[in-house]
Amino acid sequence: MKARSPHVDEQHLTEQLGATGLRLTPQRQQVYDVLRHKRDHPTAEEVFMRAKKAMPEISHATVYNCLDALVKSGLARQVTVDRGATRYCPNMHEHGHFHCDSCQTVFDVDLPTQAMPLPKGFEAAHFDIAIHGNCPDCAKKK
Amino acid sequence: MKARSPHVDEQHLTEQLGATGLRLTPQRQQVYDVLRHKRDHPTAEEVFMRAKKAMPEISHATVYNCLDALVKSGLARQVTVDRGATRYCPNMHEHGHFHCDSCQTVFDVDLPTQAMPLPKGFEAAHFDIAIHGNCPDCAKKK
DNA sequence: GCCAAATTTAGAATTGTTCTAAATCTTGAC
DNA sequence: GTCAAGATTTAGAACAATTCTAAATTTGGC
Repeated sequence: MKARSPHVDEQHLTEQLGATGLRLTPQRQQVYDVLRHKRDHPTAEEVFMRAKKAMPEISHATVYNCLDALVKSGLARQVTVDRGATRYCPNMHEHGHFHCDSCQTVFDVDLPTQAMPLPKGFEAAHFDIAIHGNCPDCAKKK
Repeated sequence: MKARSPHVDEQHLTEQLGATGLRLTPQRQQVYDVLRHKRDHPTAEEVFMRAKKAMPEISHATVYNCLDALVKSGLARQVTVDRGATRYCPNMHEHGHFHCDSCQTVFDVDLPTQAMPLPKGFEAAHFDIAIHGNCPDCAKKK
């Protein structure tokens, strides 16, 4: 079991951002911490509000900038489960998102994206899989 | 080879909408025709502009209303390939969307959604699969 | 320490979508 | 056919999510 310091993987962040020509800044670290801390697929607005608690000066545009920086450098994923605000997720393992239509929760689910057969010539860089339905709890209640 | 009248499947539209408690109106038919006519996954704004050509009086809100009506009654799908405007598609066969990062085109691709293994208890109603990468043409050019 | 480049900030602007209230159209009951 | 109830459309306002802008600040290399 690994202990985690409040600022996880500082070096890892620097490397990943650096490889994309970006710097690690306190704001980017803060936004990343927010994503890591509560993995409930928050919207940019939610990230903004959470980051503001630890860093009251942070601005709206910066949160978007930081999220984009994290996504570009492979530290977070941008998830769209439905119309409305985009959500973010620090789980870089290939996975899909199950969206419960009843309680609105978003769950990470493993999926065999390796096995996805594409027509000849298509080169897939990234899968974005959203599944809608009922989660076990809500399915039971019906 | 089936000949198609300009207004396809009028009866089918009436039935599908009717089953959801909705009526077939000229506007809904027009919006559906737009979707059927050019299957390039237009945004609501694009649908609006195309529908306006045949029906200059049609309003913005009506296009959204019609698109929602079509989606609710299973005549069209709402597709999100990335941040930005939602796109629409009249192909109701289970399929995924391949988004070319280079030329921005969206392709329909068949995918074995039947075979998607979900954790126990989850009940999937609908899959929304967006794949990002390069299409055959753009892949060749690199 | 100084400079150039990157980043952050507040707020305005833009874009995409939904809401509102009034007018119009349908449908079914008579 | 006529009428009332309900659904739909319309224009435009309102709202929400995101991007842009220009000035100030920070950072890293020399």
